[in-house]
Amino acid sequence: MSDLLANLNPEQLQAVTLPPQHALILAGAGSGKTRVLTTRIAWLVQTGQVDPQGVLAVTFTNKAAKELLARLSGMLPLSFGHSARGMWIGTFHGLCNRLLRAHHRDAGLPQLFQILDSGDQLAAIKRLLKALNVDDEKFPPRELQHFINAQKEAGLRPHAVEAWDDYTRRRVELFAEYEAQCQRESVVDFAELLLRTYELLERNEPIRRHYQRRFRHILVDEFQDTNRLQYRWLKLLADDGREGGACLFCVGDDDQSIYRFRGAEVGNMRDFEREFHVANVIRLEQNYRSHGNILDAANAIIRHNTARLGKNLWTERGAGEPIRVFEAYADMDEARWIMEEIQSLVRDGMSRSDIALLYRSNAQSRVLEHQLFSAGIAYRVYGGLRFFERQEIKHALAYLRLIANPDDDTAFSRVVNFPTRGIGARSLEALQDAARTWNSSLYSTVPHLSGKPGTVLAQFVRLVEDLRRDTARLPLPELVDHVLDASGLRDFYRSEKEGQERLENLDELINAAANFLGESGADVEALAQPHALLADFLAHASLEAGDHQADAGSDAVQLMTVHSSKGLEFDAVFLSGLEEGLFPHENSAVENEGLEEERRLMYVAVTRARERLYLSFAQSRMLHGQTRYNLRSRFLEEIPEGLVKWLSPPSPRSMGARSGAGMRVEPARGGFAPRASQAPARSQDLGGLRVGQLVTHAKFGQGVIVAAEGSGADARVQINFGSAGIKWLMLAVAKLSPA
DNA sequence: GTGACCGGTTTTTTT
DNA sequence: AACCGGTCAC
Repeated sequence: MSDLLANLNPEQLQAVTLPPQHALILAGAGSGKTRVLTTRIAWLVQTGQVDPQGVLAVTFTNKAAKELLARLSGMLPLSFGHSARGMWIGTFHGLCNRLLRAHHRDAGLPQLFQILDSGDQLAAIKRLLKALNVDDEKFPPRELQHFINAQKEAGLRPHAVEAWDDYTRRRVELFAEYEAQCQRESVVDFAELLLRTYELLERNEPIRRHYQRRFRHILVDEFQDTNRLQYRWLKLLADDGREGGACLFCVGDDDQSIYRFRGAEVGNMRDFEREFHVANVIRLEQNYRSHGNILDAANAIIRHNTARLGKNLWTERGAGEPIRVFEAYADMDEARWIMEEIQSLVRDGMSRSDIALLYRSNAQSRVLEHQLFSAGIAYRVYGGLRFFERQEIKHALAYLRLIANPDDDTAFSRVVNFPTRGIGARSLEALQDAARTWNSSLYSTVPHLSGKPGTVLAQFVRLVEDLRRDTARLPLPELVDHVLDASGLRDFYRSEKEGQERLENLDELINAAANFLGESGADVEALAQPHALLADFLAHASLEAGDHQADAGSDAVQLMTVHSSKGLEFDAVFLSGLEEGLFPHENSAVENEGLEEERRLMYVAVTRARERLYLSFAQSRMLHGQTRYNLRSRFLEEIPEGLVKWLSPPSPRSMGARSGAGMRVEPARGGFAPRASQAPARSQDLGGLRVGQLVTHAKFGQGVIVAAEGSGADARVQINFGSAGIKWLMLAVAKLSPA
């Protein structure tokens, strides 16, 4: 016990040992949030305040859930008499899946319902629109998908949606059709997992009471990322003063809320505090990660946001190195500079994997990769396709899904003609029409068809039936193996010229099945029912798409977006592309509170660094095939100059450098640079000025030359003055000086 | 059924 | 620039 609480700082200790009441922990970046969460659980269990089965811990990602469980298992060794066994630890979606499997009847679902990931959902919607003959120009599938998910996240079924115009009325009809289709096919999308569970708990009093009594303590990680429905879900299980229920222990950081665009509702923090009369709000502000200069910069930046719950990070470590800022002439120069700095850090003994290269958008990684690659520096890019999202894996899973549930039309459509077996569009159209008249799934409609479509489709049905029969007694990995062969997938990729990697991935799927089997702790009884286990495996595949990229272990520089860096930390962090329009992103200007979210993103980026932080931007940048001239990011101006060390750009052509002297410049705020309306002229006489250069105008302040035309006395330049607008000025008239 | 071509798009991402 | 999705010709 004393071990458990040793070395906690006073705020952490207070949070960990709070009495059983609702609590909100405002945990700043690097303040030991996970430690508080795990120690709180361990403390509650070890002091006998709660049985392990009375604990429910909710996270957003599988990774976080795994980490929580791993650290908890270390704190609650079996020998102590208590263990993490019996606790429910998982993601919102994983827990909902568990609840819906357990109460599938009450939730109106078959036991072996399957889960659609976003891609499956989109495919299902496209299929629906086609079947209903809906013009997908008027109702773009993606937009409809977004609409449906938004309604579900607001807790609304079609009948409850208020539609004031024809367009929305039609979308609501399609929403209803989509629901009918999902129900018919026994599939459930991500939002549905949450909404179904919510409705189950809300409507079924015995079940709700059961879980309210069972869970005494609910702990929520990354609470600032919860959406409306997740918050309401928590409210149903928690003690709101009427039905008993659990204590909520919510840990989060409003300053790190960066997922508004996918439904996260920071307001949940305030609502929680108010609706649950939270008396215990604890701020964890001591940071154990970064040096002082880095924290001071982060604090200074985030202070520009309004409507914060308020927090200020501090550290006992020293100020450390200044923050290095570099202005490059072009994106390539920026990338080269970063590459050279990395080389120098590595020479000084830093390992590559302790260095991160962050950017606002994925498109920026290309230039950076190019430089690293040509310099022979090992790097690893996060993002991109994940294991269970790969085409070949999706195909294999579709066969497996058909074994578990032949009515899954999404799976059916995906592989009915893959590998090709002469089932063309005509046959499928005939099948779809028939399925509509018989109101049954594609699979079960096949026997009703005659003629050529009937024959070829019957063969496919026979294939699936053979698969089901032949795998009925096989252990899961062998089942998968058999399906890969019998479906023809292996043969297909063997004959593909670039199929080697795909074949390896298919083999990896067998491994994944074996691992799943091992981790599931399936007993003899479960092993005797491979197809039930298969359904579990499929749910696992949908809920956990796998790591972004394997290849870990190697000592490589880490490249990723600022978003994906959340939760990680590195000795050295390079943040590139600090330009208006890029970061803050131009789209954020028109979004409600978009700029504040961008600033939180900046805050997240800065607080990733332990020792060294490098910020850089370029005067010109290739984007979408065109050169853009951007002003430097306002976020740079928000960092106190005393924390910063400006580095001279290598190019003598660059005149924008303010080396050494700190940042005494007029901040050019607001507005974004447009695309250059004209390519930079090579031999124009612009009186020593050039496109891309930063200049100062007596009245408009600082701006970037975006374009030029004419020469000599007729020369005109277009300048982006940020908030003062974009103007064409006669060089002979306007008094411009290099900034 | 496949490959060539055109046109529109292009922030961030988990489940 | 690069990628996706759709269409068209073979």
